Amino acid sequence: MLSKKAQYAFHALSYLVERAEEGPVLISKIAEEKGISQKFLEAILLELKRGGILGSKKGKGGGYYLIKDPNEVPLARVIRLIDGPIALLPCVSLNYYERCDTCDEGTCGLHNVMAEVRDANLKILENKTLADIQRSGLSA
Amino acid sequence: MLSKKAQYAFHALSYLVERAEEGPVLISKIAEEKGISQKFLEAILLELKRGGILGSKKGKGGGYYLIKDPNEVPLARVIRLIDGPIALLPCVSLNYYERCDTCDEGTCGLHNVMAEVRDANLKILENKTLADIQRSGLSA
DNA sequence: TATAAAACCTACTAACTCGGTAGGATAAAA
DNA sequence: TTTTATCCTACCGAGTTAGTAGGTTTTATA
Repeated sequence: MLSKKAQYAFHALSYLVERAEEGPVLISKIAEEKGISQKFLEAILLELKRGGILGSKKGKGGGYYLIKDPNEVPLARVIRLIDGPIALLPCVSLNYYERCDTCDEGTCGLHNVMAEVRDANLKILENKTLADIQRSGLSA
Repeated sequence: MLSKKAQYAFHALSYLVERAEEGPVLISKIAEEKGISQKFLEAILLELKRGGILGSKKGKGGGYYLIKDPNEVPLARVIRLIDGPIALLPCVSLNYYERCDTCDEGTCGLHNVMAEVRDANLKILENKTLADIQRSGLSA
């Protein structure tokens, strides 16, 4: 399951895609609009900024804004940034790989199935972008 | 990611599929063979028993054994039993569904993508069984 | 240049999960 | 009736999750 943090990240990003034209948006505005604890959201937006997806501006008239074309930000990128690995096992993770000491990856049946699962996931999560979760419209 | 518990469960089940002909297998034997803490494995096997996948026999000559045809136990069943939901969001989970209070499921873009991910996962995890992770051979 | 507005940063918390341990109760076979 | 093995209850340290509190820095503007 995705953490609350990742879920909030998607909600906030979706909101910022909607308001992309309007310049910086206040944390407090997003928090209120999406029903997220403001302080918690603060930390999330900061992570998204450090991850190169958002920009920010301090002081009056400040806030957060997208610095990427929504079509250029796959959902996988957000998930990895906030929650880490997408794969079900470390030994089949592309970005967080760790060798499996209890099995031989070439012949391990579990490894092979989990690699298949990973590929099926990535096929979707690498191709669907912020623009896609936007298009169908996120209400509330 | 799958928990260690679920990973150990798969290793243990794989071992029991291998030794299906030999009658009850000792926890200690599986633990030693697979390099799992015996007491921790004890709890896992008990869960698998309560979940209707394993049977057990107490006393001398006792141990754990499969009570299902390996072909009849999808990997999804083991994951759900040990780790819970397979879906990435509660609002797209088939077995652990929870309504999403922040979005309308019909039009929420995130919901729709995550449902797609769930389907892709289940297509694999509901069709691959204990027999499948066995066939290719799990070494060590 | 003072002031207010906003992001930024550090530290803390309660509750929960994860991986594991300890020790005894129960059941069954010899 | 002793041994063997599962079964059960309780506990533990470390880490994560989902926040909260409060102050620091930067920036626009009056």
